[in-house]
Amino acid sequence: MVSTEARSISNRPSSDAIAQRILASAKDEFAQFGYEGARMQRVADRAGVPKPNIHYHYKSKRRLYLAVLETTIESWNRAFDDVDPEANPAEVLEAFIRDKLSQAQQDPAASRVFANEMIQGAPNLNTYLHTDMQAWLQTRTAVIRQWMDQNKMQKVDPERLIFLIWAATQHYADFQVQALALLNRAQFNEQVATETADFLVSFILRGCGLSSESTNT
Amino acid sequence: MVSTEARSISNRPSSDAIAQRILASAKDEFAQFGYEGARMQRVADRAGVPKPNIHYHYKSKRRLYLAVLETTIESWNRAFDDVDPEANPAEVLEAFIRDKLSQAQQDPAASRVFANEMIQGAPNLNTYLHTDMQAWLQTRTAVIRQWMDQNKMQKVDPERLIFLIWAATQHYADFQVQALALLNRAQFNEQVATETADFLVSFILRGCGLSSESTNT
DNA sequence: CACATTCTTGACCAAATGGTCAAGATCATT
DNA sequence: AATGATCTTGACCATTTGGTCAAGAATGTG
Repeated sequence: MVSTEARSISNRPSSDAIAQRILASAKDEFAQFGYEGARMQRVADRAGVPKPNIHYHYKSKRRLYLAVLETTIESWNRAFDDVDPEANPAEVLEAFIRDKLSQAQQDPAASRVFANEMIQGAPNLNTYLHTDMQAWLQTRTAVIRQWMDQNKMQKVDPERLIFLIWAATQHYADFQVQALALLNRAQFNEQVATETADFLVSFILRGCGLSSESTNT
Repeated sequence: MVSTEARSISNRPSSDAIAQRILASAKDEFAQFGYEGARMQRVADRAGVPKPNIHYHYKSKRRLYLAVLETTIESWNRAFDDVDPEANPAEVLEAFIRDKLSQAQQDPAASRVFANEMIQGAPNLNTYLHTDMQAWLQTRTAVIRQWMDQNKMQKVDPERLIFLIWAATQHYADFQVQALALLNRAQFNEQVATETADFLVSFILRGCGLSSESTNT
């Protein structure tokens, strides 16, 4: 991995690369401790740079946090984004659930940053919730309502269906320690993720009246 | 409301009452900001007492937090506690879901304190997760397995079923701002709670193969 | 090579933090 | 009322916090 421009003879990582490393460290720090609990010094240590370097790339703790939030939101909307109303509801929902869970496994920090922000009352995302996110949700629920109108699936509250899928998948990121402890597993690896995804898909599809088979383990 | 012993002529609240008020304020503070983000001064302000008074009743911030965690855990295990294996699975699960959601509505702070502790990696509840909570879970999953063996319900992973119920109900406490924003509601009142409970009950029971009716809104 | 620009960093600072302490207020008991 | 125990609180402290600054190192460009 090289920097933006091919740099000739240097050992120092590019400025961009350092900014990226700081952002990644900040994500982990904010994910674990929330905004107020996060410590700039720890972010610096995680990133392996002196603290003042952070303030060169990000004006303040708050700006750094907002930058983290932004990247989190970005990776948020990727899923369930291109839905064809003519497509099979079961397939679309299954893809959505698996994608969400995959995100939770591969980047639990993102999920936790978001969770912290919500628990705290969304002081920085209130506008987002009432604009972009609501708009996003409405396009999805519109499709779901269409499916229900066409009797392609059980009639359920579409908003709350999405909430349930969010909650059930993000649970494995936010409450990972709890899930692992209670499942007697050491880590949230591919196997656990697959078992979980299979459970969620079959359970939720059944809840939507979309189960192909009737009995499953 | 009077203190432990009938106090004759005083305006000062009993020591116990103040300790309680501090604990309640601390719960709100820790719920919102997590352990590291919580500020003793804010706890004092919320409780309406000078800061040193907190340290008279609770030795340190950590002890105060542990006290909060304890009361949270206490109110946690109340639900789903007396399950009769001969009882109707649908009724038991419905009661569990409604109870959990009622808790989330009436005491969201408790849910958020727990969520923060989990997100943070359960540094103070790791033992609890591997002992008491696991034991609690096992007795419930045992009953569920029995129901499945008797073909009283769909065969699903019992642990993950419990997780899903936890996640789906606590979601409305931890992500209350998000849910309210996206549902276009001002507050999580009785009506929203009922609608949500009805959705969750019918959806989850259907997922468990326990739906009485086939079509519902 | 010169030289301005970008980037890094050790030393530092004002403010905030968890916590202390001793003086005072209130209480229960005699 | 006297007294010892319990409880409250204003003033204070050592440490940590987010943030600054100026000196220096690396880099791109003429």
